[in-house]
Amino acid sequence: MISSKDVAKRAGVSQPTVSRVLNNPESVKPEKRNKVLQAMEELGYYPNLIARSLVTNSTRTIALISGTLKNGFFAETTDSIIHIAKQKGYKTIVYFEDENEDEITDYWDSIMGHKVDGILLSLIRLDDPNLKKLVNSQIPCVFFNRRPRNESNFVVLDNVMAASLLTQHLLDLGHQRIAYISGKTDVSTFNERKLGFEETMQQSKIKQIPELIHFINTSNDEIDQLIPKLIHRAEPPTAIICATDAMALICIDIVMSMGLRIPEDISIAGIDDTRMASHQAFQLTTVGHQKLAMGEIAALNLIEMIEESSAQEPLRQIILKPELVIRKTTAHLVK
Amino acid sequence: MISSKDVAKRAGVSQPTVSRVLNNPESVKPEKRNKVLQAMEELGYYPNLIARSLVTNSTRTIALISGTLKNGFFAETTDSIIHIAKQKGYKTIVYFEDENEDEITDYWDSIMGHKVDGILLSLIRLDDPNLKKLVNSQIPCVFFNRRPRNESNFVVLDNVMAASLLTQHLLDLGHQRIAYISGKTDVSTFNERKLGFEETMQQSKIKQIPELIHFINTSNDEIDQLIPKLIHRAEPPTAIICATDAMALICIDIVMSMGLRIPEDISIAGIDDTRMASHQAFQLTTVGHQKLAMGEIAALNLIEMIEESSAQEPLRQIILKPELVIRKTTAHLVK
DNA sequence: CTGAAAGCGCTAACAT
DNA sequence: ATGTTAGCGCTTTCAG
Repeated sequence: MISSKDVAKRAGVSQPTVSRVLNNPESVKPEKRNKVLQAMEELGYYPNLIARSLVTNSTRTIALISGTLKNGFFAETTDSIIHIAKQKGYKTIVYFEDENEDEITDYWDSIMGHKVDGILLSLIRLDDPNLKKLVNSQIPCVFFNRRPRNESNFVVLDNVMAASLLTQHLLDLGHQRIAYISGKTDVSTFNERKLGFEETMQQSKIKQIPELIHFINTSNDEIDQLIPKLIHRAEPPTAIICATDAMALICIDIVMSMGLRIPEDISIAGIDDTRMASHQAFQLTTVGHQKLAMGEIAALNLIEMIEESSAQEPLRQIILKPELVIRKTTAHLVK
Repeated sequence: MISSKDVAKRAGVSQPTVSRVLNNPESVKPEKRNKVLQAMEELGYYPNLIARSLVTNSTRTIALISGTLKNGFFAETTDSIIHIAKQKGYKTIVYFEDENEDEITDYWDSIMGHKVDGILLSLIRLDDPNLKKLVNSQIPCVFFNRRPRNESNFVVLDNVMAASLLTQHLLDLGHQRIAYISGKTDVSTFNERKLGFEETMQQSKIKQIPELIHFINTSNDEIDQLIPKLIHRAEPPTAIICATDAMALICIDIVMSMGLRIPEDISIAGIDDTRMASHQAFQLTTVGHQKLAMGEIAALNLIEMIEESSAQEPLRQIILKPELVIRKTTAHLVK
């Protein structure tokens, strides 16, 4: 491996001078500087960032701990986070949710050991046993989409309102037997969306039907099983609210394969307003927010925190205002 | 920052003993070992992987340089690559294609400087000026999906055959005015798929119509502009072959928004067999391959290479056999 | 403006 | 079995 020592030797200067050419070029006489640059070129030298990190105590690296890419929402946030990070001069190490084990425990040694400059974290539960370690670590951290119960920096949608808007929309369309399908409520997102749904249903004085309300794994399998059961009920739901667009797309897949038409036979809606929701093949009614993407906002805030080295200072808590996007998968109840 | 020195002091041992407890626990007497482990626990110690890398010359990190996540194909490969890597004990640093600048130049310093153990690379052109540097670097490298013209390790689809199968399928359905929409042919994938299309058309003795054949940017904008032009021709195509599923989905979006029915008014097909292709809302006819996903194969091979430290040895060149998946977006030409 | 010397936190060789 | 010493490649004093 070619080191700054090799470059120094070839250029006939001392090793620290090579370092200076890299970090503070003006501080070295043009003549020598050019010699050094030439030597670098000739040897194909790349400064060892590992070694640099060891002394500067900064890795220019952030860790992203995200939900699965199978969910379009996380594909979009991951995309924008990595782009923003790169633009600001940071590398991104990515960790994804594991089907089996949705704890961050597994990644912890890697993240802590790698001395990342900051952490962007979606994979957290409301009362997460790992949170304490995270706080102790003193590493700047921003949650996005999901957040823990305790104080923290986060960027989330106003999920209560999001679910509420959607529920009200369906009620306005005359639906009463509304199914609600969601992930487990030990994460903030699903917990809050559930609250929004329940509140709005209660206000409308329409009785909720417990058999139509399910909190399950968000992967295909469980949804695959659930939907047919709902549809085959004596009194099937006339509308299904899915707590995420990703679930809604799976839901649509199954409903269509059962030969039902959307929205003529059944209305379906999601939350997140992912890219795919606006596709003509879906035209999914959903709730999202305009402005910058959530990942972008989270990344920008994290990087600000890193560069001001204000890990704690004023808490950054950003709640994005949701907006109902009515498309073609929801319609008036005819009957 | 808590270092092994601190742990050593607290446990009343020398610093290297702490290191031994980490790397070779059996070599240290149980009594001392437990003292050390306890001290680690109490102090909340995490070994500094950066420092370790500097001396072991191994980062347990691979770099993934991928096409954009907006393309479902790359979302799927990224997902499986990161999972496989994690499973094998490797972290993944991710770099994505930049809209503006599709060269890896930008990432180069970061990748080379970070001394990754291996590189998984899709973002390469047939004659890529960066290739030489890559080879010089001696870092194990596997290309997937795309490959350079020169000798290298790669995992790709037999793209000529893939396009050929699809073209033949449409010819068999009676189509003659077939449009072909693809990315630029300076990347192997698009170049080979083009060859497959052309060969098959020539064999059938049906004349290709140059105005229906386009090599453009794969992002929405250019496709958005192109499709209406094609549709509004005096003699519009009766079928459109898109060189990727991602392009096909965009294409379908536009065609549907123009009020055409698929496949009654126009047949559309893609290549890659991405997850979304099988969704009931699309039922896209496409070409893919069964067995393990491409990303998985590439990652497994790369890691093997790393662990055998056989950067060059026998070249690993894996060409996956394509399989035509006929769904519902292609149909017999009526009229 | 530049060289010499020290040290980041760890592992590896060498003693004991 | 364990402590001592050296050194990975870099940045950072400190002299001069």
